[in-house]
This record gives sequence, C-alpha cells and structure tokens, in this order.
Amino acid sequence: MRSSLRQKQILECSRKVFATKGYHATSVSDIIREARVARGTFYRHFKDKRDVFDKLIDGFVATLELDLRRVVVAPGAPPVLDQMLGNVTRILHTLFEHSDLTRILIREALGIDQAFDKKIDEFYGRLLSLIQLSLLHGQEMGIVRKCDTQLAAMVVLGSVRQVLDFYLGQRRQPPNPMKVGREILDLVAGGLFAPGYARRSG
Amino acid sequence: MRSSLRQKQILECSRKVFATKGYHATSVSDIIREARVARGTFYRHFKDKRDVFDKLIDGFVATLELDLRRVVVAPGAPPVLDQMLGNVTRILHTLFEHSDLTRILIREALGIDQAFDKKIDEFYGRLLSLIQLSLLHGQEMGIVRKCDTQLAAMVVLGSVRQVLDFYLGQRRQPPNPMKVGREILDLVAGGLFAPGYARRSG
Amino acid sequence: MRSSLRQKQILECSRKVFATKGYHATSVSDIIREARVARGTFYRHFKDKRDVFDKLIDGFVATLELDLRRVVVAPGAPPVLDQMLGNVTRILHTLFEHSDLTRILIREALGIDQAFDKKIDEFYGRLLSLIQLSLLHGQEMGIVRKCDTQLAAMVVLGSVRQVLDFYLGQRRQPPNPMKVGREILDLVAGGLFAPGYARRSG
Amino acid sequence: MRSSLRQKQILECSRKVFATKGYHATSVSDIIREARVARGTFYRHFKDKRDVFDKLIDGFVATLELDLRRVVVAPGAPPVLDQMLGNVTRILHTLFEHSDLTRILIREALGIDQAFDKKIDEFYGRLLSLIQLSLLHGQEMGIVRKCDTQLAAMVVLGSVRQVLDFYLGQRRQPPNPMKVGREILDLVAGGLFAPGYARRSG
DNA sequence: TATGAATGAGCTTTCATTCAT
DNA sequence: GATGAATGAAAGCTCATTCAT
Repeated sequence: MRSSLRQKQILECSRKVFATKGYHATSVSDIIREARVARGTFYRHFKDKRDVFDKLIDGFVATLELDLRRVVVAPGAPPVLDQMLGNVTRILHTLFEHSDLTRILIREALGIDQAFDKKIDEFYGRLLSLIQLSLLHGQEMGIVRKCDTQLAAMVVLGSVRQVLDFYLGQRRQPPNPMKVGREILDLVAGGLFAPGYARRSG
Repeated sequence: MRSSLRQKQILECSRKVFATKGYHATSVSDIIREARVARGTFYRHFKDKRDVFDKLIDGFVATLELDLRRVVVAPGAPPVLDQMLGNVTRILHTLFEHSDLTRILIREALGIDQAFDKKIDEFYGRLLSLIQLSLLHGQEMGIVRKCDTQLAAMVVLGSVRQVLDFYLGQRRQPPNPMKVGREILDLVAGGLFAPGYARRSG
Repeated sequence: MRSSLRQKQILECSRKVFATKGYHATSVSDIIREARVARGTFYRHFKDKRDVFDKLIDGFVATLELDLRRVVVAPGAPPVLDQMLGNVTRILHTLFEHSDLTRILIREALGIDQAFDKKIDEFYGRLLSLIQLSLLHGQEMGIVRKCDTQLAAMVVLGSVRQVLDFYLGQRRQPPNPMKVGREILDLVAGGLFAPGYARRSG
Repeated sequence: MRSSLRQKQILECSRKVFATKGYHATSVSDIIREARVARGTFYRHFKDKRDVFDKLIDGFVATLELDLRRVVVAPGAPPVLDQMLGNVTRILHTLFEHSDLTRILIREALGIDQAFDKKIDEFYGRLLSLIQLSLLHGQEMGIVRKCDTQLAAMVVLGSVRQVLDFYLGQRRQPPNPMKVGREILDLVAGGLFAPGYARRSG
C-alpha cells in the first residue's frame, strides 16, 4: 500500500479511537488493532502516539482555519454582519460534520503536555484575534457598539465553545446546528437585557 | 500526626504538583516527594492517584457552590440583577484566589477518564441550571428579554470560562479580576449591537 | 531485604549471566530470572543493563587496583624485581580467583559502547603507566636495560593479557597460575635470544 | 549492477560503519544508508547482519594469513631471524594499511556471539602455532634459547596486540609503524634485563 | 501509623527480517 | 535484481499499587 495512504488510514483509525476512549486511555495497541496493522507499521509512519494526535489536530485546525475569512470592509463588499455570520456558520458546519475531531479538539486536547497546551492556546489566540478584528471593523462602521473588543471576542468564542462542550458532553448533536449558531450570535449581539434597560456604558 | 492533618497536607502538595505538571504528567512519586511522606503513607490516606484528584476537585467545587446563591424574587429582596452580579463576583473572587485549583478545574480536569468527565459535566450542568433559573426570574420580572434561556446560560458560562482559560493559558491574572467580571456581564447583558440595530427576535 | 544486599545479590547474578552469555546476549529478563526478582526491583537498583555491567566492572577494577603497589626505590626497600613480581603475582591471583569477572573484563568489556571503551582503555592506560614507572625505577638502578619503556610496558601487559585470553578462550585455567606468571616475567625479562646473540641496541 | 560488485560495495560500506560505530551499535539501516541500497537488496546479498561481519573478518583474516610464511630451515634459505622479522613486518604493514578492519578485528570482533568468539580464537590459535613453530626452528638452530615456546609465542603475539590496541584506542597511528614493529621484536628477543643480570633459566 | 522495598502488568519502542510489487 | 512497506518478536522501561517490617 502506498505510504501516504497507509498514513491516512492510521490517522482515520486513531481519530475513532481517540474520540471514543480519550487520548490518555488510548494505547498504541488500541490504534493498531483498529487499523489492523503491525506495531512496526505504526512506528514507520509516526514517531509516537503523540505524533498521530499532533497530525490529527494540525490537520483539523488547518481545515477549520480555511473556514475563516477576514472580514473585509470595502465598497461593494457584503455587510460585515453577514460576513461574521458566514464565518460562524462555516466553522460550525465543519465542526459538526467532524464531530470526532471536534470532540478531540474541545475535550481531549488540553492536558496532553505543555507544548501541546501551547499549541491549542495559540489556535484559540488566532481565533480571538480574528474575531476581535471583525468586531473592530464593526465598530468602525457603527454596527458594533463601543466596548472592550478583546473581551467581546472572548464572549463570542467562549459561547460557541460552551455550546459545543455541552452537546459533546451529552454525546449528541444539537437539534439543528445552524440554527443554534445563529441563535448564539443573535444572543451575543443583542444581549440579554430587555429593551428599556439601559446599558452601563455605550 | 493526626490522620486528617496528614491527608490535608498531601492534598495541598498534590494541588501544587497537579497545577504545575498536570494530572497525567504527575506521578505518585512527584506527590510524595513534594509532601515528604513515604509511598505507603500516601496509600493509607488515598485509594489511588485518581482519588486525590477527586477529593481536590470535590472540595473546590463544594467551595465554589457555596458562593452561588439562588436568585430570590420576593418583595424586599435585592434586585435580581444585583443578585446575579453578586454570584458572579463571589465566584470569580474564589476562582482567582485559588488559581491552582482553578487551573486544575478548567484546564486539567477534562480527559482524566469518562467517570470524571461526567462529574465535571454535571458540575457545569448545575451551574447552567442555576444561571438559567436566574434568567427565568429575570424574564418574569421583565428585565431579561425573551430568549432561549438555556442557550443564554451557556453564553454566560462560556464567556466566563473563556476569560479564565485565556488568562490561565498565559499563566497570569487579569489586571483587575472584579472589573473583568463586571465587564463580561455588561457585555453579555447589553449585547454587541449598537443601539438602533434591531434584534432579530425580542 | 536491605537495599544494598539486594543490589549485591543482583550484581552476583548478573556476573554469572554475563560471564556465560556475554553482555549483548544477556537481557534484563535473563538477569531477573537468575536473581528471582521482579522487573521493577531490578530497575529500583540499577538504571539499566549497562549500569549493572558498569558497577560490576568498576568494582572489579577497583579490587584489581588494590593489588597494584607502586614500586619503591629506597634504602631498605625490597628489591625492585621482587616488587614487580609481587604485583604480577597478586593481580594474577585475583584474576584467576574471579574468573567470571576476568572473562567479562578481558573478553566482553570492549565493544559495549564508546564511553565504556574509553573506561577500559583508561584502565589499561593506568596499568601501563604503573608498569612503565617500575621499569624506569629498574633502569635507574641498572637492572632494566636501556629501552623504550612505554613499549616495554606494553610487552609486559600484552603478554599477560594474551595468556589470560588464551586460557579464557578455552574456558580452562592454566595448570598453575602462579608459575605461569613467573614464567611470563622471566621470558619478558630475559628475552628470547640465546646468549651470544647480540642485541640490536643495548 | 553485477552481483559481486554490489556485494563488494556493501562490504566496503559496512566496513566503514562497523569501524565507526562498532558491531552492535550498527544497524542494517546504517549500512544500507551508507551503501545507498534498499533494505531488500542487502538481504539479497547477505544472510543477515552477522553474515556481512563474517565475510568482512574472513576476508581480512585470509589477507593477513597470506602475509604469514612458514619459517623454512634449509641450506640456502634466508636466516630464520630475517624470516620472522619479515612475517612481522608484512603483517604489521597490512594491519596499518587497513586500520578499519584492524580495529574491527582487534576491538569489535570479541563478544559478538560464541560461534564468532570461537572463530577469532582459532585465528589467534593459528597465529600462535605459527609463531611457536618459528621459535622451535630458532631453538633447533641455537638462536632461540630454551624456554616454553608456547608461552613465548603468547608473549610475541600479546605484545603486538597490545601495541595495536593502544594505538587503536587513541584512534591514531604509531609514529612509524615499521619501526615500532622492529622495536617490539628487539625487546621481546633481547629481554628487559641489563647484561650481567643472569637469567633464571637458560 | 509510617515506611520504602518489592511487585508485575503493560506500555513504548526498536530492528532484523520478509515479501509483494 | 531492486525496492521499501510491512511485520512482529522481543527488548527496555515505568509506575500505580501492595505488603512485610
């Protein structure tokens, strides 16, 4: 079998096992049993267990980052709001489509080791920057109100993560992923207060 | 030494080590070295490594839950809004006061094993219920606008978790924890949209 | 069992196995089977297989070096010749007494790894220095003829090694170890030529 | 490529690697990397790693044995002494010319396995016989004094081995190999004692 | 209660060797 | 003949846990 194919196959099987048992509870033995390859074959393609996990996460993160487009403010460009919604929609689509990888990324990736923690932090850091940038654009256009955009970005990201975490914890999908996405954004955008209740600042 | 004292001492030392190295990277050897007790002494007081971690988390969760008061709607009770802010303030205070345990709870506790994951999920579940309940009270009083309160609770919780996660990832405290707490609530309550931008629903 | 005792016991058993199978053919499994201890016990006392071997050789080399006395030239001191013979006699005695360790030192110790090779070379280096020193003393006193003492030291050492190697290769002891030692010295001291055959230089 | 050529090429490369890393530290991967051939190619030409080493040593030993001529005692034959010196000179020449193989033979070959040890012992055994035979010839002609010729042969061989070992250990060549060879013989032949110091026997 | 030596299951990893292409 | 992916036995080693003192 061609080398890259075998690698892909092992990655696929690792994905399944990691999602089911978690990183630490998964042994290389589990992976090779699932992939029906010999021990040596595994080590021909990957340095160690950590390496498979790495490649799995890296690949998924790369896929996710493809979903993220910079929000463009230019005459003729789509409304900032629609662009933001597009980002959230696309990324949620990918996340729910690959629920194994999402589970691994959201619930397993932290606590592997410090180097890995850093990688994950950096990923979320990039997401935060991107969201913050969009919010700044929104502010420039008067759509987003004056506020600490860094904190606001965390509100957006944290909300999405929490929702994902909630459904992953129950090992079930939300009834309608896309609808949920839109609702989160609506909530975050519109806030919790009823009209008439003045904001503290703004 | 009295048994409960010894147990406390080992717990304290475990806390330090777990916070520094993470659960999986921490060995019983690390703990007994830090606590300067013999191997057997450790197992006299705890069933196994998992048991220490359990007790550590359980204790902290109990402490945290003491901070949470049901929001009461009654003539003469303080305003719902103030009660909610009080909850957030108290809990953030405790979290930042015990940053080791917070780090362990937020960043290490997931991925230990499935039983533990469930426990953590249940903890967050209780938090969500509590927040949702408060929001329902708020709605009854006309303060909180009509919305999916479960989702809204996740927005609140997720925002706080993300902010904590952000600062823990950088191993530093936010400049002013209490201020950050209030700002999160303000943002979540008031939303991102500038006045005039109509909400989709509400 | 006291820790140092257990260590001694494992060393003893390792000695047997190494002498029988050779270093590379010996596995840790072989050693613990012979010593009737668990795997973990082995690793509690030794870093790895190499470490046991190290300690074995170090101990033996230390014993051997106790046998070596500097040759003293002073009024009232025994004749230089007798002192040299004493060294050879004592060391041969120890070597033949511990034939396992001798076999290991002479036939197994080279080729373990480069660090080990260096250690062995240094041991032989010390022996050479000592012999050379004795020869220089002998020259001062007019007993040893003018010659390249470094080379002469190698002749002495090499002869002894070769004899040991010969008998170890046949897994038998020389008929009379001490006699052999004296004969080697006699040969080396007196040379091969019959009287009358002039030396090239002298 | 012609089969025998390929085999030669792999042998050459093995020689380099074995001399650098030693037998045990050398993997088949090292050899095929150096030889730039595929794994399967290696096994087409050699039974296993041991086989390459075998062929390497066998070839070298054969070369060395070509250097050794029986000492002939006959009217018109060159002096016995010159014939012996010729043997030593030729063999030292070959040894220093092929320092890789010499290093392998002297410092790596022992400890591979028992069958191999036996082969090496037999090689040295043949050398000893040859030397002993020469010495006996020498005795017959009155050149070599009465002595245990087997032991004397070991003195000759051991001296040469020790000198080689010494220089190989330092990974450098003696200043003048041929001169060193002659000096060893002179020393061995003439002995260490100054004239006037009577031999014990002879 | 405290100790720390002993345990052994089970992990990761290597590498000589085979075999389908 | 040549290739290199696949194999799997067996090695080294760790570490949570037990137990005799």
